[in-house]
Amino acid sequence: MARPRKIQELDEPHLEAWRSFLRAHARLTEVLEDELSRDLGLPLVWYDVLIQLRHAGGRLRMHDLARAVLLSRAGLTRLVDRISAAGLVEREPCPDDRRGTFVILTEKGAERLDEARPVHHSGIQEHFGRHVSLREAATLRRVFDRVLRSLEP
Amino acid sequence: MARPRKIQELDEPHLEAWRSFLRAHARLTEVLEDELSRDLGLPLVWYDVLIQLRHAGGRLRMHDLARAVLLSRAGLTRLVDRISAAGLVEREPCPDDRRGTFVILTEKGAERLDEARPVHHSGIQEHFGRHVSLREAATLRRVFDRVLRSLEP
DNA sequence: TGAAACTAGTTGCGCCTGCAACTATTGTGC
DNA sequence: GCACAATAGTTGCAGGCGCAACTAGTTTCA
Repeated sequence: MARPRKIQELDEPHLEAWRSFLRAHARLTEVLEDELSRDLGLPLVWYDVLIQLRHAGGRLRMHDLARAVLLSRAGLTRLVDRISAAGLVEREPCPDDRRGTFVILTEKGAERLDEARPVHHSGIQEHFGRHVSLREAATLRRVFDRVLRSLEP
Repeated sequence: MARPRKIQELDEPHLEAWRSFLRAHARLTEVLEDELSRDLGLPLVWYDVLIQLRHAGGRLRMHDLARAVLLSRAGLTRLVDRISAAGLVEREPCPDDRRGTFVILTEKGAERLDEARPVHHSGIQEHFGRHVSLREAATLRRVFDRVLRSLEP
C-alpha cells in the first residue's frame, strides 16, 4: 500500500557535504581573521564594512550597510562607533530623510582598505582559491547562489 | 622580459565563489539556528555537542569535545555548564588521567537529540540539500575536504 | 628521584553581538 | 490635517565567546 512519503530525505552524501562545508567555513574564517588582524590590525568585519562602502561608491545608509555586512542594526551602531573612532569612516546626517545616517568611507579608511585588500585576497587565494579549480569555483558559486535565492523572501 | 610572477592570483570567479560561500553560510546557519531554537528550544551548538557525544559513543573528554565542536576550551567549559544544568550531559572525572573530565550524554540528552535530529535534518534538506544535486554535493565535499586538509597541522 | 616542561580544565576579564525598548521622523488612511 | 502605523538609528541589558592567568596533574629527562 502506497504510504505518504516525505518529499525528500537528507541522504549521506548531502550530509557529508554539509559537514565539510561547516568545518571549512569555520577554519577558513578563523585563519583569515587571524592573518588580517595580525598583519594589519584590521578585524575582518572592519574590512567587510570598508569594502561594502567602497563597493557602494563610498557611502551607505546604516540600514543598508547592516544588511550588507549581515549584522543587526544594533550591532552595526557599535561597530561603526569603533571604526569611526579609528577614523576610517564618518557619520553624516542624511538630508532627504532626517531619521537617516550615512556612513562614509574616509581618506584614511580608503588607504587602510588599499593596504588590506591584497593581503586579504592573497589569504583567500592561499587557503581557498589555490585548492579549487575554475570549474569547481563555478559550481560553488552556482550552488550557493541557488541556495541564497531560495532563502530570499 | 620574464618578470617574476606571483604563484597565482585570486581571480574573479574564485572571489565570487568565496563571497557566495560566505553569504550562504551566514544565511543558512541563521535560518537553521532559528528553526531549531524555535521548534525545540535547542541552540545549534547544543545540538552539535550532543551529536558529537553520540558519535563518539556517548562520552568525550573536554579537550576532544572542544575540538569537535570548534570551540576554545574556555568556551566549552561554560557551554557544558549550561547543557549539564539542563540535564542533557553530565561531567565525570576521568580515572586514568586525574586532570581530565569526561562529558557524558545522559538519557535525557539522548532523548532531546532524537527529537532534534529529524527536525534539524529536514531543515538542512529543505534549505540546502534540496537545492544541491548529488554530483554537486560530491564536488562540495571534495573541495572542502581538500581545503581542510591543507589547513591541518 | 626531582625539577622543569607540558597538558587539562576552570575562572577573571573584556569584547562583540542581538533583543527589546526608546526617540525621532516619515508614511498612511480616514 | 491628524491620529496611527511603520521605519531609522541608538541604548540598556544580558548572553556567549576568546585570551590570559591560574590550579592541578602528568610527562620528560638528567
